[in-house]
Amino acid sequence: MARNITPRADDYSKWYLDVIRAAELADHAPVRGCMVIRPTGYAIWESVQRHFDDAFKRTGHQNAYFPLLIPSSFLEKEAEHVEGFAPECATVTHAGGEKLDEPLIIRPTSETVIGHMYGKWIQSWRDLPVLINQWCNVMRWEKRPRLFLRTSEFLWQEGHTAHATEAEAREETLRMLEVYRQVMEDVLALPVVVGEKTEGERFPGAVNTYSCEAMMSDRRALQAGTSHFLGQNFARAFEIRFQNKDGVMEECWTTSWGVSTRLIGALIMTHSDEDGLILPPRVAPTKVAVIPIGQDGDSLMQAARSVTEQLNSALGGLFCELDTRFHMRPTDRFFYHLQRGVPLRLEIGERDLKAGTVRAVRRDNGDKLNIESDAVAAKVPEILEDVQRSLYERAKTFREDNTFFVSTYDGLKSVIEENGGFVEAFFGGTPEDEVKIREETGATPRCIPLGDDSRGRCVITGKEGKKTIFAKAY
RNA sequence: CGGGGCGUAGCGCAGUCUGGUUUAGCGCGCUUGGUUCGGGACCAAGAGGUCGGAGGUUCAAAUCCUCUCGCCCCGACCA
Repeated sequence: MARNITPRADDYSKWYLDVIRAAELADHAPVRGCMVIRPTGYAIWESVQRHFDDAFKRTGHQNAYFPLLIPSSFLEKEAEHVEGFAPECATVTHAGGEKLDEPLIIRPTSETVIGHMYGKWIQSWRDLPVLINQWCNVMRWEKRPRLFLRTSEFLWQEGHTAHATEAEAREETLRMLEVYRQVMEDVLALPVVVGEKTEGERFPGAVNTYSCEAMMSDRRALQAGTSHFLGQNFARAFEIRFQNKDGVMEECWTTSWGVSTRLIGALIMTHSDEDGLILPPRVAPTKVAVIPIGQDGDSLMQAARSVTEQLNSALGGLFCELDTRFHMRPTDRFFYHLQRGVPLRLEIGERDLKAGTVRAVRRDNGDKLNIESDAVAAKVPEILEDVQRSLYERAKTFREDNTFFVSTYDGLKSVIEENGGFVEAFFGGTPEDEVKIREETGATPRCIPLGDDSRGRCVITGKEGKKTIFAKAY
């Protein structure tokens, strides 16, 4: 099975995408650039959703829903926004058998409709802040789709908040960036660099854009999530105003932030190996696969069921799957779960029944150990935590080993060309300089890391610049 | 939209240059039977294709010619 999926040494990304298909996570849809997410893949997304959603609720946000179709005039109200998104919008021109008076845009993001509604909802300082999140699909007709990383239609979460003061909105922008960092690192085991985007990479209509940048196992960067401080740009365009305590009208300060199904791509491209996916336990829909081996008999099944129930109770959910497909050979069942990234496999056979143990095999490193049957509920969660930690450490070490500091443009060029990875350099140039770097090296500025205020000689202009990470990106 | 490449069984491909020896093959998968069974099997027998589509050349076309349709990769764009 897997042997048929031959990695192409010169094209890691293609290889991982093949691994995904083998793991039955997703397929290309009949519509250009869209994807069909199969049950196994969707379960991962649901799990990702749950963790983020919990974090949003903890930080005081509520979920709501806004329309899929946006009047095209809405988009035009914010100059930079329309300029940035118009080229990638899909438009509905006909409905009900007639041509529409005004074309409708299939939302590429919802700042405009939500801004429109906020304009109606917000009147007083007492109405603020408004902290709303929406889980939905959006469509961006990109020139070049890629399964999970850049599909035309994708599932995401977009948070939109409105505040009375600039300070509050700025705080919210950074708070959500930090929420993203935490969930990505603690749950998805994706080490990320958080930082601010350079002018050329900023969200259309934003004053500041921040992002979480992850390094994939082919050393390319992946923007895993963004948080934008929108200033009063959208408030101005959509008349989101409130009367302050002194009775004076003011414009709101707004933010927006999002993560998407791209994160599944990030999981795959960070933690996979040649056998397929490896899921960090905290995000894995199935954390443990219990596989009874031998004859489908009462004593065997009783033991297997008992272990499964104990674990589900210990793990606080239906995270343990009992695989009773006796028509498949044990080895085939092992591989089935291994390929799909299940973090831990428990085997129960005649030997184990006699010894009163079960055999546990880790997905991340293949380690095997026997666990006393009555210690399973205590021991397995510990092992899972260890898998979680070591996946994170492995990815982080890999990123550190592939991060280099350079003080000259030639240095930047040669590192990108010869090794790839993250290149730290001082940069203080313009968007035109960013274009030049991209054209000459293939790398783009990923972000200016937060918490690093060092300044130095810009590798392009020679003037003072900020520490900036460059990389080839997806 | 530029530059490459490809459409042959569910998936991956060979065959196309040099038409006929192909009732169109191969690997994986699938079905049935048997032997296996603790890291991804083996033997045997099967099912499955009007070779992307439409014209044309020829005694004969997956193979040559014309026209079409679709897809993939690289680039510009981007979560």
